[in-house]
Amino acid sequence: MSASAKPDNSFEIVARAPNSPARVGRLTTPHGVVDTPAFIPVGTLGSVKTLTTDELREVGAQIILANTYHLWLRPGPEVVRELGGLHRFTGWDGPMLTDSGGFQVFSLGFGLEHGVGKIASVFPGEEARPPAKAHKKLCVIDEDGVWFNSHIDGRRLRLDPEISIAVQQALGADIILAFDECTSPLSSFEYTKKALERTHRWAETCLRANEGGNQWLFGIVQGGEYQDLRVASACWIDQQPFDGYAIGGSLGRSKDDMLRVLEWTVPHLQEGRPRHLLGIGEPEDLFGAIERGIDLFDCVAPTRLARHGTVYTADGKLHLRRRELQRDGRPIEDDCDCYTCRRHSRAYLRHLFVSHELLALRLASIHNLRFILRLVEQVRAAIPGGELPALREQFFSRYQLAKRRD
RNA sequence: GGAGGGGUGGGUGAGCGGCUAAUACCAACAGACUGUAAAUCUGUCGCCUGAAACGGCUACGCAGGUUCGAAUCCUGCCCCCUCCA
Repeated sequence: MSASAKPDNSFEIVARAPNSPARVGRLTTPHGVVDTPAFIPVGTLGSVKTLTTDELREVGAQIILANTYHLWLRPGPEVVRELGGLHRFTGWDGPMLTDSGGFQVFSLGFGLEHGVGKIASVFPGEEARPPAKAHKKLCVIDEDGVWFNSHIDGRRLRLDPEISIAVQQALGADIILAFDECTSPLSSFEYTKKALERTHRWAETCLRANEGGNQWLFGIVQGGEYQDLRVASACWIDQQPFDGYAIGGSLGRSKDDMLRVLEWTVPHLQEGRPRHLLGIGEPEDLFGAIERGIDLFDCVAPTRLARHGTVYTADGKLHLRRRELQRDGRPIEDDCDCYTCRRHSRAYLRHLFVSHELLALRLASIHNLRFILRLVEQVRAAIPGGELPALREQFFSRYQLAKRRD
């Protein structure tokens, strides 16, 4: 389907929803097949925190994501290459994707400086709240790339499109991403436009750098929460010989904004290439995105929330440290098939969290990943028959969202 | 028996005349987290009223005293620790 001359990779659409742009696909890589829509657990440093590869399999992970910036700093791309690439090095022999380091341009730059995330919790008419925790940024962007001050030892390091691709080639994931600038939700139109133009130039450099390579390279649509920019970016990226798309950057100030960004973007992307929504999402984010044609997601939320003591349930999030769970002998969810729910009570998990036992982090991570991966499995099954809206209704009838401020 | 040190809010432990309802850490409680600088971060944390408080009350072993003012200085008492006999 793709114009790419990379015969070990392919993406085919297996079924389409009769009532939305949602589709079921099959992404084939040298390390196996990914049925889409798919959620990709994040293993930044080559490890989905706390979990073994067997546990990842058991929980239903098909593919995992690792990070170029972090692995570049440590242990270094040459070490990974010498040890046989990421698959051999990490022991995960399934499909893998690496992020380019573009997110660190944001998270270690503007994000660090202003204490904001990809989706700012700032509502129209409000100024950015004084950040709870602001730091000096660790990177500076110029037209050709980014200077980082290593967060590990302070060394000054240069990352640019060529280096990012070279590092990703050494790491050897099945799918790699173009090096982009992830902009902030607090950035102005002018800045976002300038960053977008730069990201497009970088995209061309990435394509050139990856010519002849056998890894799939995805281009990244940017443009923040500005319709003109998103449309322009989608159209431009679409014209390039990328193997797939990722939608990145600021997705606005609310979940509705995020869906709007998808509506501006996805219609301009070719049907036959996979579409990855970067950094999303939580359970409630999946439906809207899939119904707008998204195939792939990755997000740290399930694993990070788990380590911080919050787990997903059909009724919403549950904070495991709460005192009211002290004598709660039920599993997190009665009908969850994960290891944690089969073996342990909420009371035990609360005890482990309160006691700072490391097992808590692992058990909660297993549950959260199983929860979201199972949800995506259900969504995938519901698409061909047009049952996705019903499934969505059923999900939201129970799932309590955190209190909104607006 | 002799010499010295010390008793502070649930715990450890600062403070050593007013800026102290009292630093910090822990515990406790609540909240946040979306391409992971994250087993992290934020808030509350004597009692009462209250949306909140620069509002009231009670507080630094006990009892007195000095002072405009004391957790902080003095006296007595109780208790704990260390060293020497």
